[in-house]
Amino acid sequence: MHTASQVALKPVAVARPSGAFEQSLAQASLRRVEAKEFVFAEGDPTTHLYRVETGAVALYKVLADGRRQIVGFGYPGDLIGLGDQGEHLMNAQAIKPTRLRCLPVASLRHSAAKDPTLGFKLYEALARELAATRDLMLTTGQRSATERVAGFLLALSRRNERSGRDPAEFELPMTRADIGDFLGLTIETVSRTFTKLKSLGVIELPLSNRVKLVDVGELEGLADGEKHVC
Amino acid sequence: MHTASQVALKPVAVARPSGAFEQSLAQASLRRVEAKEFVFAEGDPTTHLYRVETGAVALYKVLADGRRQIVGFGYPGDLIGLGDQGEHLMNAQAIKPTRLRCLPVASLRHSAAKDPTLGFKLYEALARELAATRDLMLTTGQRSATERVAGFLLALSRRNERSGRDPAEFELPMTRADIGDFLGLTIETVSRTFTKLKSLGVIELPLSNRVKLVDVGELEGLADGEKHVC
DNA sequence: CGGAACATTGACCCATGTCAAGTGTCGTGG
DNA sequence: CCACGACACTTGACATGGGTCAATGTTCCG
Repeated sequence: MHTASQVALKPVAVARPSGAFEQSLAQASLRRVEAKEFVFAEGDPTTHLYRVETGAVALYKVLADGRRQIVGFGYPGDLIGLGDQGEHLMNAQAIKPTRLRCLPVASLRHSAAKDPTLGFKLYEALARELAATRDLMLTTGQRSATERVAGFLLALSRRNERSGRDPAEFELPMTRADIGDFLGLTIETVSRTFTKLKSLGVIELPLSNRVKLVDVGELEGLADGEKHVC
Repeated sequence: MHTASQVALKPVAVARPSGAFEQSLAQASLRRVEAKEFVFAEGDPTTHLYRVETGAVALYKVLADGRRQIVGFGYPGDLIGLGDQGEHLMNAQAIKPTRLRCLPVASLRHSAAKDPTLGFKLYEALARELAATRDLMLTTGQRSATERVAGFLLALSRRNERSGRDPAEFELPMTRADIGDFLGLTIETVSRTFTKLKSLGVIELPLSNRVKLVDVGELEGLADGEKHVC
């Protein structure tokens, strides 16, 4: 397995807890946001958590001089805003038209009173986020550009597989800039790396935002830092 | 303030929760580990959480080829192992002789039954870790070597201040290799950066593992990426 | 059709990594 | 008390991956 080599894709995402929580979600109000619209911004009071229904959201922090670190993407099924006590610690911005279920934190507290295991479930959910964030840190701290991009594509592929979509060919909802700010690379390096993977025959890019994984084994080798894959 | 520029030092550390939890800790058994000894390793079943009493612990993950990412240091007062469900997701290795309080997770569950707010406290503790880990990611993903090292020293200084020790001059419990693996730099770059800060008159190094912060304002400027500080 | 936004590509450069000596500093044992 | 070895740290010379700047292509949408 290549578990250690995966690029974390769910730092702020969470498997769906069930029970009282699911019930709250089912009756939660729906919100639509356009691409580039903010779901919330850093410093906003944490009034709601959100579950992505359709679309995709980028979660990021910015440095004073504008450098940006995307800490995760929210895809359908993912919960965002979790762990932000009092006020949000980062920005959540839609990267395509998106629908969200809005869950008031007040009602969450109410649910917690009825369902004593809810607190523990939230803890577990947060533990998964933390694990994913640390994996991403391992990636941005220690890996080469090729390893990062290869791992990123594999993580997307596996996520697609889990949600019953095609793991071999799929759309990239985010721009090269988003990928760069996630992996700690520039737009140009991301683009060049895609080109390199393409010329290695490992992937195809029928459109700039659509990838086809041609040789997954080789891609895994590249993600794991093997210099010469046979 | 320079909050955004701080290098997170408490990714796996936690302010002390009180109540039933504190009580459990007070009667928890004490364990001594020597420098370089493991507290636990990745894959070990999570039997205990630990609170550092004295000494220091490095928490890290390793890639297949040996590259290492330290995700945080545990200092006195910090809780380590939190969030690791079932088995530990990283290694915890003492970097100096260390004493730890050992808290069986079974007894933690027992406490949780008596104190329904405990689950929520653990959630909050984990939320703080997550926030710290994301800050560190922002650092390793986006900052230059000088910014990283300057931010690291400031974070250590502030931690010392909080625990009532001298924020201007203190020991570095970790080696250059540890600092490098934490900040995503090589030993040599860390060493050179220390030398650079020294020759800028911002710090002094009376011993290689003892720092004196001479010009904190300047250091903050460097940590924030200001090219020319006046 | 035209323009905006995104992506690709090339040329160049620099920060940091790599490799290789040195230089302390400490602890141990003679 | 000194000699030695082990380790950690520093420093230098050099290589290089990826950043920067700039030009060009492509896609999409009004």
